[in-house]
Amino acid sequence: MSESIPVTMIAQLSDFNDKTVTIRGWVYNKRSSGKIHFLLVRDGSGVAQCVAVKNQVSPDVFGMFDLLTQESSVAVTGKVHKDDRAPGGYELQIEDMKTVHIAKDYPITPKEHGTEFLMDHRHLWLRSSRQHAILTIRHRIIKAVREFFDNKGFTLVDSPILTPASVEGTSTLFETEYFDLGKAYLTQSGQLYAEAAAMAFGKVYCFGPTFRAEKSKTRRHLTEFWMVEPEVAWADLNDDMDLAEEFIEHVVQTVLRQSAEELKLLERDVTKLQPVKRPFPRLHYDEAVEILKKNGVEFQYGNDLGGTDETIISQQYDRPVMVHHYPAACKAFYMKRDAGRPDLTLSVDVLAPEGYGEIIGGSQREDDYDALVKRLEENNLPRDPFEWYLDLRKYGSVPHSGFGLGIERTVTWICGLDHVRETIPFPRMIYRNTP
RNA sequence: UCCUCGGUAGCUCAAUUGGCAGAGCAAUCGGCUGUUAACCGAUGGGUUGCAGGUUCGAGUCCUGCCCGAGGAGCCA
Repeated sequence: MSESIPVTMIAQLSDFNDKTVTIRGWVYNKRSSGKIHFLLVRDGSGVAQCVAVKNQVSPDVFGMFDLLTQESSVAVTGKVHKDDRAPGGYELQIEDMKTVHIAKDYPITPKEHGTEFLMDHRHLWLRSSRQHAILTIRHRIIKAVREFFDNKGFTLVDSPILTPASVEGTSTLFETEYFDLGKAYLTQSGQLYAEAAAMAFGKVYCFGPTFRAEKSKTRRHLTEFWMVEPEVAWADLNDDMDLAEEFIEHVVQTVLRQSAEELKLLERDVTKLQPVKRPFPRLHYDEAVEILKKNGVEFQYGNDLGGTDETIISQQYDRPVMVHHYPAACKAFYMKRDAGRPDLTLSVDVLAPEGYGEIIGGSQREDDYDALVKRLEENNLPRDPFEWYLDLRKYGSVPHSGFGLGIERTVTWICGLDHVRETIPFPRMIYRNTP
């Protein structure tokens, strides 16, 4: 490879038509008709077909083809040639080739595999086109999330991962020893800290991993997942819902614009995403219960909505639906009660369409000191670890609201997947913490 | 934690009423000048999840255990 030959990523090949370039990557697949070899090389930016015709390249280079195995690493030099028969539209006519490493018996073949096998080889599975597309969309979603809040004057104030106590008092937490200070727990939400930050900055968000030690075993659960949690001072429940719908619209429409290629590879029906625009329907809990009853569900008023209940409600609409004013009995202690209906909270869940379920949970927070003390007692929560949280209601308490959006569930919905496990590079689930 | 289903070659699966464990892909070797999960021919490849039991004979039936998948509850 002469120094004058440019090294390029496969995605940029079209800029080099009829020019000689070098690409570096991994063997995705190869085919041969004896005197003409086809080598598919991927480099993370795309896949390029490289062609070698006998008698047009040196015997050394032509013979190298036989040694190449799936996922061997190579540097290929050749002339870029526009050809509709090539995947991607451009192919490389091989002039020179260097093998960097020969892979032996790569386990993931271009044929079918089962979930367990693929999960055991997650570190290699990431190389396949489908996983590449999903994780690319995840990246775009996260970028759109940050962009949305950054452009609206929010400040990123991240919350601690090691915490002294439960945020909601209900979930089971991962526990660890913390030097001489006793037990510490992996956070299940950054919200309480975000509330403190909102009193300092006005509008904040935190974005990080959260942990749930519950033994949930469904396609919607991970034990470690990422959550973005905005918190806004002076915002009431309606402001919170306004923010949530604008936020989701921005994320979905941005991904539609930027990731058309990946969505196509995933065979996602984008006509299901295109209608995701404001305003979203808003349903009072009472109305949601009416819908369930009309659909023949024997629903006990006062209960939380179950997975199938959410599906029935979300299927009534072509965009996410916001269900608000859930009963206090099924919601967290920090949520403010409705003044006229103290059995209900100023809460909202956003349900994704097509039965993808809850992607956002939010609320207006209890801002009255005495009411919050009472809530802690009602929930049998220790007061000591929450003393700082109560301080926020002692020194200039204001109405404030926020919500949390689960990144993996959002990726699952936007990509149209049937399981969250493919939406995070290395999923952590009840029966898996490897690789 | 509970309910349901599953575990056979490296991978995906088949095996009739309990009767010689098989196929495709992958691997190896050979053929093919435009392939698209290329194709054609040949070869090698097995502790049927583990431990017991019934039987002349168990992948198949029985008991226990292990592992996995889906769902419920709970949640994002």
